[in-house]
Formats: sequence, C-alpha cells, structure tokens
Amino acid sequence: MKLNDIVTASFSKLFEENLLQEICNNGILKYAEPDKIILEIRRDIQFIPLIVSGIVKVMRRDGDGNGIFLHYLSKNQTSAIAISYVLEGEKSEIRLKAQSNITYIAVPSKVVNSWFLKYQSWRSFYFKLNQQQTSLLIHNINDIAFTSLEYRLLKYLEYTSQVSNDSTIYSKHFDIARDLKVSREAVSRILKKLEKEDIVTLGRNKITLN
DNA sequence: ACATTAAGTGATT
DNA sequence: AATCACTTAATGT
Repeated sequence: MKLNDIVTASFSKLFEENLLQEICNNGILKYAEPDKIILEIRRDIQFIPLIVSGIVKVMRRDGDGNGIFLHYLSKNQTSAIAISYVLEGEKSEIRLKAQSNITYIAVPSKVVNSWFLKYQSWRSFYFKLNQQQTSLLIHNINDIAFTSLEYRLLKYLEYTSQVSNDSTIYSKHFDIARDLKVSREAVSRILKKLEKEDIVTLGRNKITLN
C-alpha cells in the first residue's frame, strides 16, 4: 500500500486535511520485524513513529537489561513520552521495540514539533495519548509498589493478550521476568500455579489464557 | 544422537 | 521473592 492510502485509511478521522497532507509529504513508510528497536535510550529522537499496524513495546531498559516494561503502543498511536522529549530537545529516555511485525510512518521530529502550532487536531491527539499513557504508567507504578507479583503477572498477560488480540501470549518466562523485573523462577512458579487453577495453559514459548 | 535452550523444582536465605 | 543448583522437557543441528 502507498503512503497516501495508508494515511487516509488510518488517520482521516483523527486529523485535519492539511495535517494529513503534511504526513504524506514528510512521512516515510517503514516496516520492522519483531525485536527491532525503533528508538533507543540516550539517542537523539530523529523521528516520531506513527504506528499503522502491529504492536510496539515501550520500555525503560539499557544494554545490561536494567529496566522495566512500561506499556504498549498499537494502531494509530505514537509515544507521548517520545514527543514530549522532542519538544524539549532531550535525548530519549525510553526504548521503543517492535513486539510484532509492524508498519509505521516515520515523521521527522522537527516537523512534528511544528504541528503543535499549526494543528488543533494534532494537539488533541497528543493530549489524548498523553492522558492514556500517563494513566497506564501510574497504574503500572501502583501495581509494582502495592500489589503481588501474581496480580502483576496476570495483569501483564491480560494486557498483552488484549493488545495483541490473541488469548495466547508467545513469550518466554525469562522475557516476562525481565519485563516485570523479577526472577525467571518466580514467573515459572506462579504460572505453574495458575495452570493448576486452570487460569492458563502453558507450552514452550507460549501461555494461553483460559 | 547430541547440544542447546526453556521450564520445573527443592533448598536456602 | 531472590539465588543457587540442579532436573526434565522440548527443539535445533
């Protein structure tokens, strides 16, 4: 599909006509495979990715695996955090990583910046994203601080399942453990318990919510 | 068949 | 709930 068609199909209800035109003129249509890093911590944010299809993981994690999973981005979204850093000319403090095969429109940061002055529909879009994603972060922090790992793990599985529209989550216990910043054994044990309670069905590299 | 990687589990802290 | 020290199961070559 051509960029123009994709922009019309995905964003015509969200953005005003001139903005759609600008996305077509400045955006570059890109594809990425699972695990491809779209934006890296401590790097300049050259472009903002508007997600057309697939799921993107927003995380705080460095090369040593120190960090944590923050939230997902899906169709017709982008990272409010990345945009706010662009606005302040800061380097990225988050990593964006493809969770599935993804299609996105890469818009140069400079261009995105100028949209705030020109387009009400862009400002609305950003504020809405910001509210949604801030809410996800706050709930995440709350769960980390005040709830059990079992609760966090179940919520993680449900969230992943919901976002990917699949009752089966294709992940290793090890990777889930890294996302939740706990040990792999702890994840394996809780999953085993949930399987005994008939809440999940386990397989190698996959977990199905019953 | 053998090696490697993922997952399961008891013991200890 | 982390860490260690395995064991067992599933897959890749």
